[in-house]
Formats: sequence, structure tokens, C-alpha cells
Amino acid sequence: MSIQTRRERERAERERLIIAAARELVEAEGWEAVTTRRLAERVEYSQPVLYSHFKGKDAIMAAVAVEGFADLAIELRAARTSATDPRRALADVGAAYAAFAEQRPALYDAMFTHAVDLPFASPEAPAALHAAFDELREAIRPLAGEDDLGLLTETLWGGLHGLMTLMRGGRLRHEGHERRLALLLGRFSR
Amino acid sequence: MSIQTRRERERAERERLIIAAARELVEAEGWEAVTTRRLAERVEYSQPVLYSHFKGKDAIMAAVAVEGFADLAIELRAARTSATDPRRALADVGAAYAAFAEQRPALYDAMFTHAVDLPFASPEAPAALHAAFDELREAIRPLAGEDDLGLLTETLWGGLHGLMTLMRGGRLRHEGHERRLALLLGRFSR
DNA sequence: TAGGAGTGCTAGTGATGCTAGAATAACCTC
DNA sequence: GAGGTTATTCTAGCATCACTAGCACTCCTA
Repeated sequence: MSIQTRRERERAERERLIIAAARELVEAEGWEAVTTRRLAERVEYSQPVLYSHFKGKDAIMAAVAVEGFADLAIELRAARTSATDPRRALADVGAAYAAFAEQRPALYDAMFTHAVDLPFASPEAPAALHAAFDELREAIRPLAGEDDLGLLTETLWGGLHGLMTLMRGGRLRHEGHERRLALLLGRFSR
Repeated sequence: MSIQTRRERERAERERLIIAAARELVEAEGWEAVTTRRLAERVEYSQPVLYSHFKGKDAIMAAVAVEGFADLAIELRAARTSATDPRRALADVGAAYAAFAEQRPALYDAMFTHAVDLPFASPEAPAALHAAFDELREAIRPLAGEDDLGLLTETLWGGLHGLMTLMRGGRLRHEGHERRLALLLGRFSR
């Protein structure tokens, strides 16, 4: 029994190591640099070990993405709770979201562009994912009026996500970013 | 001279053939199915021929994307000009944009997610690209008020793009799509 | 008709995600 | 403690990817 638990503990530790290495690698060099070979070398195990922990590369990306959601939730919460006025809170949360996407582009991609095998709009979605979404919802709640809160949150989320991905993909100039953000949030602030 | 022009004509025709084949393939099976081998087989030439026309796979995707922009511009224009009321026109254009993204998901991806080597927010961007953007701008113009028209158009575009990509990536349920769209466009209609 | 320029193909490179089967290490029983 | 079984990890390789070097052929020119 004790040996079994120790093995499980070691396995869990190694799994954390893999995820951490993947995250380091991707944040430093982007997803195209994360190959199973490089990742295996980084954790000092052979490639097949990765597959004993994860179904495939996508699953590793998904695990990294879940960590990203936890981080995002923390940053959004900090932005929301440090503001007093509801409009200011929404503006700060929006800015925090944008900053997250800008400062961790590869992580953001894993969360919102790649890694389709994560359950999203369902109760089975990871808690961190719900937590991040909840922060957006609480930020918009005081300003929702008679609109459906869930749908309104999703719409706001879509707006933020669209602006960030278009900018990141080179479709929008960085110039004007602040003003676009202000325009978007202004439209959700009454 | 005549031989030269005939050769150029044949080259241009073959280039069109490659783009058309790529588009067919991608719309039928998605981008992961578009390999240089399959594409070469489809146009009945060997792989290296592709590289005598395009710098690489990305360039082929870019060419397909440009076709997509032309199509999108046509559909947006049809939606905009067939409505009389400005608010209705905006709603119709938004719906047309969403329908395009939903019905041609792989093409939409090439236009807005992949193919980074296309110039976008610059005068060198392909005419079709400007045309599509112009349609959005003209749709929102009567409702812009005192906001900067260009930035407002970009913000609206971001909202539409975000909703569609989140839904396509499984981040948002299809259920509620219409109402989210209405919420977004409503926020841009005063 | 002979020579030459240009065009397309065969074959191959290095890298990818992933896996089968050998080899090694760890554990339990006597 | 030694021997045998079980579990784990590695070596080596597969199929496929985008892309390219160099030969062979075709077609035009003179």
C-alpha cells in the first residue's frame, strides 16, 4: 500500500514536471518549438514517458492551458476587487484580460485557440476555467441591466478575445489598441 | 513574344488550378488534410511544381484566403445594400459575417487565424481585404456617432470575430448564438 | 537538324508525433 | 539475502510532414 502511494506520488510529481517544462518552453519559444523530443530531453526522460502520462501532445497542451486559466482567474480577480466603481472595475478587468493575452501569447493560444479536447461550456470543464469566466461575469453583472447575464458575459468575452487575437495575428495594428478596448468596454458600460 | 505569353498564360492557369484545388480540399476536409502531397496529386503535378508557384504552403493558404476575402466582401455588400434601415443593415451584415464564418470555417481560419504572411492593416493589403473591411465600415458608419469610424469598425470586427472563433473552437455553445449576436450588435446600434 | 534553355520529376533530407518490443529496474516470496 | 516475476523505461523505428537538389526530358531557336 505504501509503495503504491509512493509510486503514485512520484508519477504525479513527474507529471507536474512535464507540464512545467512544457509551459516554460512554450512561453519562451512558442508552440512550434514544443516538440515531444525537446520536451522529453527537458524533463530528462525518453519520449514514450510523455505518452504514459498524456494521451498525446494535445493533452499536454490542454494541461498547460488549465494552468493558464488559473492564472488568468487570479489576475482578473485582482483587477476586479481592487476597483470600487463598477464601470472602473469592468475597465480594469478588460485591461487585465488584454494584458494577459499580450504578455503570455503562447499560453493564451493554448487556452483559446488550440487544445480542442478540453471541455468548455459544460459543468465538466476544469474549475480554473469556470473561475476565470466567473470573474468576467461578476465584472459585468452590475452593468448588465435586463440582459441575460451569461450571454452578456460570453459576448463581452468574445469581444475581448476577438480584439486580442486579431491584433496578435497581425490583423490589427497595435496602435489604437487602448482606444479599441475603451470603445468595446464603453459599449458594455451602460 | 507569343510563345512567352502563352507560357505565362498557362502558368497563370495552373496557379489558379492549384488555388482552386487547395480551396476545394480545405473546404471539404479542413487544413490538416491539405498536404503538399495530396494537393500535388489533386492538380496532377509533382510536389516541386507547387514550389515554383508559391514560396511554401503558407503562401498557398494566403492565396486561398484572398479569395475568401473577395467572397466575404460580396456577401457583406449584399446584406448591407438590401436593407433600408441602418440598424437593420448592421444586423444583416453581422448575420452575414457570422454565416460566412459558420459555413466556411476552414476558409475563415485561413483568412483570420493562419497565413500570417499576408499584409493586413496597411495599404499593401490585397484589394479584396480592403473591400471586406469597407463593407463593415459602411454598415457601422451611420451609427458611429462621434466615435472614430475606423477604430469602431475594428472593434465591431473584433467582436464578431471573437464570437465566431470561440464558438468554432468549442469554447461557446452554439445555443445562444443568435442572442449573443443580437447583444453585440445592439451595443453598436446607438 | 543540332544545340541550348527551361521545365517537371524522381528521389531524398531532416523533422514531426507516436509506438512496438527489448532491456532494465524494482519488488515480493522463499 | 538470492531468484523470479512484475512493472517501468529506453532504443529504435514507422509513417508522414514540408521542402529541395539534381537529373532527364521537352520544346523552342537558329
